[in-house]
Amino acid sequence: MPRSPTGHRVTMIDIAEAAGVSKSTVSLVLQGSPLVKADTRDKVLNAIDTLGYVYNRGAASLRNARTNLVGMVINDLANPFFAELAVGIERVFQTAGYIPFIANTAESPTRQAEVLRSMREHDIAGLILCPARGTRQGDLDAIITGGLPLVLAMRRVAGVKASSVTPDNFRGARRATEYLLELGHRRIAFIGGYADMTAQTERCGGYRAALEAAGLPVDGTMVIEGPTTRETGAAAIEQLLSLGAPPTAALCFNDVVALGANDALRRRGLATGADFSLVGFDDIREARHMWPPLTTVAVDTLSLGEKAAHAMLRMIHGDSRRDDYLGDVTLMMRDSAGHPKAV
Amino acid sequence: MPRSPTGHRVTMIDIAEAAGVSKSTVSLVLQGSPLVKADTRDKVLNAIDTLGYVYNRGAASLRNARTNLVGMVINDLANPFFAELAVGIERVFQTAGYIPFIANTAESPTRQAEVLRSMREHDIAGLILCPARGTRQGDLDAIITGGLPLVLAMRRVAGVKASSVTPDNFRGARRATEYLLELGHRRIAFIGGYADMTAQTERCGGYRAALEAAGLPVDGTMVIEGPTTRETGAAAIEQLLSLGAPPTAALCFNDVVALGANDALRRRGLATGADFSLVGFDDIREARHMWPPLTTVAVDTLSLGEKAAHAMLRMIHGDSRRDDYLGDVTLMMRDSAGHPKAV
DNA sequence: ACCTGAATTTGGAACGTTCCAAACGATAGT
DNA sequence: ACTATCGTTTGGAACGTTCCAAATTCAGGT
Repeated sequence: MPRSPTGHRVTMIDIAEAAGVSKSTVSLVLQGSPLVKADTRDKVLNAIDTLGYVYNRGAASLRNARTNLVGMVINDLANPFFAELAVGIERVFQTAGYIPFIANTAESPTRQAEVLRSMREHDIAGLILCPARGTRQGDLDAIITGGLPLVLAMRRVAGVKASSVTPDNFRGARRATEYLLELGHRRIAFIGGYADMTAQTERCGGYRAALEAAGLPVDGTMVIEGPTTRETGAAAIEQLLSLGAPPTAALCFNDVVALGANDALRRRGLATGADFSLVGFDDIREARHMWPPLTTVAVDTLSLGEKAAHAMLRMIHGDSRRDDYLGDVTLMMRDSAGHPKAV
Repeated sequence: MPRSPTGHRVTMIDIAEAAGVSKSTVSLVLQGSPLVKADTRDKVLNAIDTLGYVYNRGAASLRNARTNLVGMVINDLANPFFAELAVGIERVFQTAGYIPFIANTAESPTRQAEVLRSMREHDIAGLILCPARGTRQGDLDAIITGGLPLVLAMRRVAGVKASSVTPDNFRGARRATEYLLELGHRRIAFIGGYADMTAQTERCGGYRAALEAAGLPVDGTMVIEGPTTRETGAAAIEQLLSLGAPPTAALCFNDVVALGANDALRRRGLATGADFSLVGFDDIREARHMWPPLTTVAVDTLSLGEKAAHAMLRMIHGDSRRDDYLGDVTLMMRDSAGHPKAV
């Protein structure tokens, strides 16, 4: 913090003295009030930048609530998907005059609790949360009862009554699975995520639904849980290919998992799309750049982010209606999925 | 913010009343002071969570300065490289008890100014900045003279005396260029970035140095500036291949640019690594997953992030020495660079 | 019962802002 | 000259915390 010659923080009072006015006048200037005479304003403005004054928003909000801070708490910033989501959200807030601050929980509920607490202590206007795996209702009800506007993004939390913005996971996964079935696959695996994440149950549910509709059994050994990382994808491939009757295709929980699976296939000398088919979820930018380009379920990340931001703004402006937005999904058919080798 | 039954924010005074003690005692409890008797502490703690009290850090820092907030301002969060950097930084702060807040400037100095102002107004303990392109000394000297601990990451700003953490851009680029020369290339392009970014002048400088050392001329039409995006990479390839004597290889400013260039080559039906060689910079995770795996200069992102965080912590703890850390670089030879086709 | 020192607890000023009610200065109308 | 009015400016209380000095309680001698 900038300090005056006498060693303490430069405050409005210092400015007032330097400009020969009262602190009230300085306050008015800072708020852009039309009441102050033009040349008084100039004197004040001058003093402000010769002294290097920095507005103390903490002190201000002590008197008058309202902040322009919005928190975005993200479970995995290293996943490009969430980075893209964050960018969509930011764009909206920026034009609305809010400053979004991002924090990463790296999928740790403990970390999430810390971050959430810190954000509330700093008196944010609202919170967009992509909950870490393992988040329970109890972790959030302090926020709910506190009346802080909350939008859940990508994942919901059982029992928590908050607005949410998610892609249509069920339909996306069912469509992807149907596509694999159309290609002729009969043994299809599902890789990644944990059954305690809403996104996983929905995606895995769509997968099961498609299989059942086709009259195929759902084989438990074909559903492999794990963190949504490359490593999970790679390990799952190893595990699946050592099965007695290995699958010929897999639907991955998301593109990052698919990336890992693709690596493992290549290491084994198998051609993705020909020897083994892979479908991802999210359609991150990398999906079309990897080799082969990944067939995946696109979720329109940017507009999902914008929807979340708009929902937030509505709540900040006093509209307390809950709203669950289900984003459109579309299957992007690229080259990582093809007909099974041995039909 | 949580409100008491009477409608106002729940404060320490409410807690004090509910617990039958004074506000001072509540304050002591909140600070974990050993002075308070165990059962008083319990009474207070109880009141706190039945009333849903939220600590008001703004009010607190009004009295006693010190914050546990650190700002991280990043010029392009959509570039996985910076996301990885952020993760490295976070890891350190987390264990040190600081909460890093991330903001994205999307390479816009205007946006950066807003974000910087907001962060200072919220009284952060320090700032790690990856400056947006076009940041000038004047944009930062309010921060410097204000005495806020500042670490510049990845890019420096001419004239700004602040600690910095950057990879050894010059050496990395020279090494990469030498490698292309060893492979037999004689016409080598440099793609991406602008000459007003320190990182670009250093990388491009390394490229020139290698060419000159080999007795080759530096051809201005072979150096293509542009934002560090995929689009730049793609457009550059189009432009370069339409030259009278097109290059046979290119060093890209970073991996994202290389990704774009690789796409453009594929669209043209050229095989990267055989028909045209590409070298990137950064070694983002995607680099080894794209096709073909990208030859690139690895910068050890994680430890760069950790170095930045440690430099920051030192400054926060009062050590005001400037420190310029130059991170090690190593060339990762993968498949996107090979011998030129027509030697 | 009384004194002493240690262990706890407390009132109040201070931090930097906002906002209200009131004051001020200039101008114009009588 | 006096008042009303308008446009500006201002003092001071309040916001929720911390921290100091002082007050209170407690236990153990005597």
